[in-house]
Amino acid sequence: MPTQTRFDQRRARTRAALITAAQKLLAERRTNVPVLEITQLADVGLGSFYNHFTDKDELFETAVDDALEHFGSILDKLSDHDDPAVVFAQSLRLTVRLCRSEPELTRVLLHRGLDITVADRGLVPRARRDIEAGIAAGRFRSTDSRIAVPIVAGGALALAALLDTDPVRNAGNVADSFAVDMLCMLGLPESDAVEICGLDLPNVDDLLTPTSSTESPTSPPPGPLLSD
Amino acid sequence: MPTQTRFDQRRARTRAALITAAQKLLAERRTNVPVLEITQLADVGLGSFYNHFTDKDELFETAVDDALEHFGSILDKLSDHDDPAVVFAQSLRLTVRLCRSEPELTRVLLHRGLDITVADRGLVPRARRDIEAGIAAGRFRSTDSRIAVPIVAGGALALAALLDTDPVRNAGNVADSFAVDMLCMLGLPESDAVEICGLDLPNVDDLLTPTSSTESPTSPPPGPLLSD
DNA sequence: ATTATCTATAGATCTATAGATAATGC
DNA sequence: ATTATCTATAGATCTATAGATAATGC
Repeated sequence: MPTQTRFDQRRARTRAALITAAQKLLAERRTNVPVLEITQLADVGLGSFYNHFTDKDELFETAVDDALEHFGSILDKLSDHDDPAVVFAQSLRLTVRLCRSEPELTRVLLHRGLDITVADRGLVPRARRDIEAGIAAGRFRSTDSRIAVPIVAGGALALAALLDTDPVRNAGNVADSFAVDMLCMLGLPESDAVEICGLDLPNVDDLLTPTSSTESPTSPPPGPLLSD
Repeated sequence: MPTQTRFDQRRARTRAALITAAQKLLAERRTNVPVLEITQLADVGLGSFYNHFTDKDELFETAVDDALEHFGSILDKLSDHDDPAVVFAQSLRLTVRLCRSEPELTRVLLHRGLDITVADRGLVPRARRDIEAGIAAGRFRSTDSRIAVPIVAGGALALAALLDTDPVRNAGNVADSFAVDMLCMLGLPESDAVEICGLDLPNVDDLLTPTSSTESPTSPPPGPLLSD
């Protein structure tokens, strides 16, 4: 751990408060607010904002990147498997389930919208890896991953938006049905797809609160979605 | 044709100029501009803005609706066919091709982003109709259209964004590959899907400049994307 | 006479900084 | 002594309207 003076800690706390406030506003789609409102929500002085960011765009961009990073770190905790179809399906099933367990994180990512389909973190690189591995192994039909990956990402986004709109629909059902559809798209017989998407999935909540060695075991103070 | 006084015509011209200007700005993702800049781009007085819209949000919303309506009217010109798979594939292939022939229209629709996956105009209602018809006819596997439709719409959006980002990629190839993937998702054998997506498609440009009886045969003045 | 548009601007709002205050380092 | 934060505010920017001007109707 790099030596962190109290100055650094104080700076980090203020910065984190600003990012958290920005994420709250992003989740409500209210980005066109005065800087003063952001700093009041973060409970810091107006001037502090300009100590950390040059303008609102920079803050909101940072806030979305932070959320994307956090989302990627959750996916990274999924266990691997020999069959790329299983790994791929796991990612999709977990991602869509996250819309319910982490609605604010989801809304922040939704704000980035379609740009996220070309992100180098999160679902996209995993989907590309799994699809290409599946094609190479002859498990998937030979299709263009440069087209299949955006379809997967765009579909996941659209379903996330749907779940956000309709709070009664069961996320697990949507997630599994989505994964079946995507496996069929990649050439698996429907029966195989249904079987794979019925396999056990790690408990979502366990992936959200990891007791990793780098993190404090006590409940951490409210901070931005990305743990520092 | 309802009697339109010169007053009405003048009003309509000013309104159309404002909508066209808003669409230009939307295509550049510059919605956070002063009202004065919009009216200057539209070449009307600042005060005229408030004769037609109460605020910028209302204008931009109208501008996107206008573009969506125009997009829907293009799709409506596609010929029908007995096989829902063919009709469905035609819609997808045309939609993605439009990204090249109508880039500004595409960018305006992209601005609405994922909300468009629940729109009641454009690709979504057509996709729902075709998918449900295909399932009913036993042509598609029995899947949940409430999930398949957002996947289709989200995938189309993601590919539109991709084509917008990468101006060298061939839209026809992307479009046909997308349609093949979606037909496979719906349970068609790959060979059938490839055959359907190789069928003749009406010329895109013919659909864009229809010599319908309701429109003036002379080249119309620059107006918003939706002809009035 | 009526309606729409245009010009000028009062007042509201927001940004970004200067200078004061508080916290930490040594 | 140094660094970060906070408070107060000057100046820039924007909104929305009032009143003047131009176009059309009858």
